[in-house]
Amino acid sequence: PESPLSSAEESVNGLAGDPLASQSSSLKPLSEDPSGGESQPGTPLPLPGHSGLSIQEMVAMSPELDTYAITKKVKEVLTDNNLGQRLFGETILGLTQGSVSDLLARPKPWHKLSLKGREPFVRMQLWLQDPHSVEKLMDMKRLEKKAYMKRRLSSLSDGHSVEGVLSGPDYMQGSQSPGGQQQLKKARVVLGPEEKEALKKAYQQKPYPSPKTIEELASQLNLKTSTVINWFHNYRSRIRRELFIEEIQAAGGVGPGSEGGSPSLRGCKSGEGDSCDGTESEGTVETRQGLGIGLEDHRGACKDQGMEVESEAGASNNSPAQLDCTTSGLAGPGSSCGQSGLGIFSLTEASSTSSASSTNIPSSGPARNPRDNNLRKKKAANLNNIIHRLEKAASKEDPSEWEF
DNA sequence: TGCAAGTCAATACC
DNA sequence: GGTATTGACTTGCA
Repeated sequence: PESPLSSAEESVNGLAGDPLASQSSSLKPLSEDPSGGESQPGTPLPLPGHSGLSIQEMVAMSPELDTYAITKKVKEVLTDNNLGQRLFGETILGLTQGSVSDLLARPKPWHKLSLKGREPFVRMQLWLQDPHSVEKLMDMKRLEKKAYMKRRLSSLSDGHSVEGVLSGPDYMQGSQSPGGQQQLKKARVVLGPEEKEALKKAYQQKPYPSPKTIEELASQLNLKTSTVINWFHNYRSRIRRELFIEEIQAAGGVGPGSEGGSPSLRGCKSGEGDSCDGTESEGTVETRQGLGIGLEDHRGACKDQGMEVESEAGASNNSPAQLDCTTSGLAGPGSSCGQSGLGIFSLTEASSTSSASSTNIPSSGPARNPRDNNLRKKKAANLNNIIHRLEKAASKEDPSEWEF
């Protein structure tokens, strides 16, 4: 393989055979073969001598990438060329359609990603750099279609149904697996609006419920405890992700927000989206007011982090929660929060000197009493101090020069 | 053991 | 038919 699309070529081979089998083969990492990943001449991705490196090594060595710019460009290319997320995901990224959709719609800032999480972005970047990437993917599409038609034809001639020929494994309840065995798969739980509402309310009161609370919730809602546990895990995770996007918007940087609103906000603003908390959180207003963070009407989403910060704010200037938020502004060009020069707390100063109504302080409104105001000012000053120091550190390229 | 991160895959939605 | 959503699962970490 000599280009980032090498995996796509491998998958073409897979698709030419059994599409169900190719699913797994195409999901293998892109350039596992150490001989793969030959660098394109003049590649903009500064991966010195990455030829011969595994994708993991390339990711580890990769400089910071602008995940928003990358996903934006990928979306453009896919749309312009009428290429689907499934094809792109399975052949280029080794991910399923749903994951691709998620990645493209809500890319995390580079510095918030783990090595594994960075991998798809490196693959996307390499793919974008390949001048023949689209061409190759189009070829793949044609081959896939051809293979599908071939199978369809042979299935019809055999008198068999063509169901599932291309759409992947179908192990739904009662369906036949490719091996001919009857496989019973658990039906997917679909939570009703009332159940979701109840869970959200529970989350607002306690984002980290005790096992006892989980038990109670489960029995009250007639759900399995594992479902409730999973729901809390997923909700926290997704709220956190929404927060990243909010941070970008707050920083006014590149990203979904600069294009007329992040997808996440649809959920927030509508009050319906499950990927974001659409309900007011009276129980945690204090927390957010105390923070005075310049995060727009994030309501429950802020609470998650807000609670952490609330518990840490008075303890240490370098509390993990504070650093976690603040370092969002350190990523440099193209990243989420640092571009404004003020980071995500760019409005914090304002909030510390004027009423909340003129700031981005969430829907909780102005502080309720002077004590709240003082507390908020104190915390805002604290945060600004941290921002200042981190920004100073970030301005130095050499990590050894960083001052914390 | 509990959590976060990442992902899958069923299903809702357009 | 393609995309978005989301419950469930896996993995790694503290």
